[in-house]
Amino acid sequence: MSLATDAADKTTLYKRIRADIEKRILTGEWPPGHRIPFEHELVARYGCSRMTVNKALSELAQADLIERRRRAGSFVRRPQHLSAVLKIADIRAEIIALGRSYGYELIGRKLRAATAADRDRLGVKKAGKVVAITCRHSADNVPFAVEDRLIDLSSVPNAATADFSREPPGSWLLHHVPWTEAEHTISAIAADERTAEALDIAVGAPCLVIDRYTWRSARTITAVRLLYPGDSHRLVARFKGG
Amino acid sequence: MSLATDAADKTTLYKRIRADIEKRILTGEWPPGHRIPFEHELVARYGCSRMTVNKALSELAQADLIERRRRAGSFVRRPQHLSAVLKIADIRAEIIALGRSYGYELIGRKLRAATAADRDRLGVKKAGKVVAITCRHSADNVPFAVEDRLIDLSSVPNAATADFSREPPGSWLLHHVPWTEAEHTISAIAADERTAEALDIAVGAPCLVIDRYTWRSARTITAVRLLYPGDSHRLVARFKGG
DNA sequence: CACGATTATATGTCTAGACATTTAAGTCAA
DNA sequence: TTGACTTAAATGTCTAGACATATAATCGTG
Repeated sequence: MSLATDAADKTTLYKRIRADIEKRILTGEWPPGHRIPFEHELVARYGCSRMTVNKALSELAQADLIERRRRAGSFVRRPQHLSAVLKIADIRAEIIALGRSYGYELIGRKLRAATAADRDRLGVKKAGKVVAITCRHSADNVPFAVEDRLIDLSSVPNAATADFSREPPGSWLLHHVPWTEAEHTISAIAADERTAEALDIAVGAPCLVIDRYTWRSARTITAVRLLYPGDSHRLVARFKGG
Repeated sequence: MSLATDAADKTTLYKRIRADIEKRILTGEWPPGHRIPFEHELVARYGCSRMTVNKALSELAQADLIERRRRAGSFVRRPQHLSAVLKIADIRAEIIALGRSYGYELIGRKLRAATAADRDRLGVKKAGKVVAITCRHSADNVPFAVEDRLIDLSSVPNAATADFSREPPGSWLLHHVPWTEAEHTISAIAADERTAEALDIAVGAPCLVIDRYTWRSARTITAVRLLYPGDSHRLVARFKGG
């Protein structure tokens, strides 16, 4: 009863060890650079085997909260202050999650041999055919975002015959192309005439832009630009660590 | 020699098992929903103990690539399509990393009892004193971003006497307040007169806005708004999974 | 004092078991 | 057919060891 390790916890031991240490780090009790107890000390404190504390410490190391150095010990890491988890949902799912009615409208669809500009945008040397799609998403009948997308048909041949007049291409791809990697670039631009009309905002009004480039094991799949009215849309990112 | 498990790898076994499985998932060979081999099957395939394959699978589960269900097995997860890792560096570090010269200028600093607006912005019920800071960051002598910050002195008393005329508050906080959590909100707005002047852009020009709210174990630390000229700054987020 | 060799130590990985827990699937009766 | 009970299979956690490996600290030597 003398140690802080009594109490019939319902959780498992290694999780409790991990939580104990995480708490001390997050509260600042153990600041960056602080050496946390050696494995054998934790073994003694918690009365368990080394594998158990090792599992706890390994997970903390994986989460970048601590750094482990052979012979020296484990140390609280200096916070990175540079990585945050950004949630970018499928637009349809996002609007529905907000409790608003989702509307979708296909503005244009073209199937063509890739032009030089297309190849440049997709980041490929040579491409066969591509589908170019322009569409608009709305929430409660108010324009929410316009989408301008290019799909590489050599990677996703099915997209040639998909019916994008009913289903938004983002949702379609999500269900037909598993496990991709992507890169997002976020910026702000002034609405040009075409955008202003589609979003029902003034020409020159600020828009939030997300450019997403998606590939799967080195094969380009799609490049998309999403334009949101700047005053109505927000991206939220959360993170831990400095 | 018959299995794909020979070869004197320099890496450890559990990492190889993890990499093998990850590769099959990422290439689509094992699509979402696919049941990956049972632990005892992998034990047989790799000729190791169960703890070793368990470690590999546990890490894949932690990375959300697979889902483990008792009695049923382990399954490739459907990609989330909503979490991306966004890198938001300290501005000074970011500019220096770009190989450009960093410039900093303190525009205003006020120490005051928290007003209602301050409390609202910091998300606290009652607050004693706060420091309000306005400053400008520049790269190669061109305005890069303007910063508008509020620091809760009841959480960071040292900030009252820190010299923010030389060191940017973001960098100062990074070195004086360890292990925080934060939430970022990204949006786009039109530059108002004050912002336009500070950034040397036209009034009404689009700006990328990052609002960051930082706390540490339930204590608010700082709230900051960063305004970047929309045409010059980009945020890049990378992710894996759908 | 400087520098190279040695040693001690903490972590990294692994084993061959064990028991607990969850739950899919099968069994049987109403 | 349905619902309750049983069973078995897979994962979850844990142990008490083992050897490997990197490296901080020490010791010797020039």
